[in-house]
Amino acid sequence: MPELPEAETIARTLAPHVEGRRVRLIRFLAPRARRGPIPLLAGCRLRRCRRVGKQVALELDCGLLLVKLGMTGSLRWRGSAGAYTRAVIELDEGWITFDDIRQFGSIGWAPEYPHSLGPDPLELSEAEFRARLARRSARIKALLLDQRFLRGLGNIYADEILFAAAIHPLAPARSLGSERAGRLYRTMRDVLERAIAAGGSSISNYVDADGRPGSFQRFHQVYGRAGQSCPRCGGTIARIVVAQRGTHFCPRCQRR
DNA sequence: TGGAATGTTCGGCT
DNA sequence: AAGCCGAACATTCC
Repeated sequence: MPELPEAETIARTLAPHVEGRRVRLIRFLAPRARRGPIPLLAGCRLRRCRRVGKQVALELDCGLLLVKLGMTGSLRWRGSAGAYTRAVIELDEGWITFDDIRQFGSIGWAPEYPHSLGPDPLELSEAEFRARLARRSARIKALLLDQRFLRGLGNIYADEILFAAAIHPLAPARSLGSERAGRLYRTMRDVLERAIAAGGSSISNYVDADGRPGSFQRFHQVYGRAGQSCPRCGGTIARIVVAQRGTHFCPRCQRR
């Protein structure tokens, strides 16, 4: 569920409720939701809530809480506890619930922002993007999913971006050349910005911190549309597996 | 019943 | 070293 636009939307909707509050404690209802040791945070002030890649960071004055949403994770302001509530972050006023059906998500603590993530797609320059692509021989779809290369893209947006840029998912990164690399950069930003404006994609159960679904799924051109017709050329959307993920594309629009 | 699903990580192979 | 693959994690849905 949560890729960059969804994490951004969750962070934006959660921020006004929690920034400036103090943490009381974190209750873990499922042990595996805790990623590594977390110090006692009682009394720590929650300075800022923002997105880091596809994670949501709660910046405290005594470190960072990093929420990985995994496949089905969600953060809700004053959410009611249900069967899939894995943790509750209690504040001096109100609380945040962390729900996660599949339990691939987790909450961890770190003294500072992680060093291992690549640049944010909305922050790096076109020149930097092109230079990074030119150094790699991996297939472009696999590279877009690699969080050390770029932070924030996931399976839905990788497919949508490659379609919008008319680039075949199996194309080796360094084979793209400056024209297609530039087009990829611009469509990447365009798709992400439009997705954020739409509040993300709600394809099964994603909602923001206030419980509102996104609407960008209405604009998906290829994701989840295998066998249906291509909105651009009328051909048939294909599905292959790349980097162990279902990959949807139009073989006619996205030539090898 | 089997396969696929918005993700990450680890081990092994080339 | 870089890239790729399979498996594992847990749960639901078709």
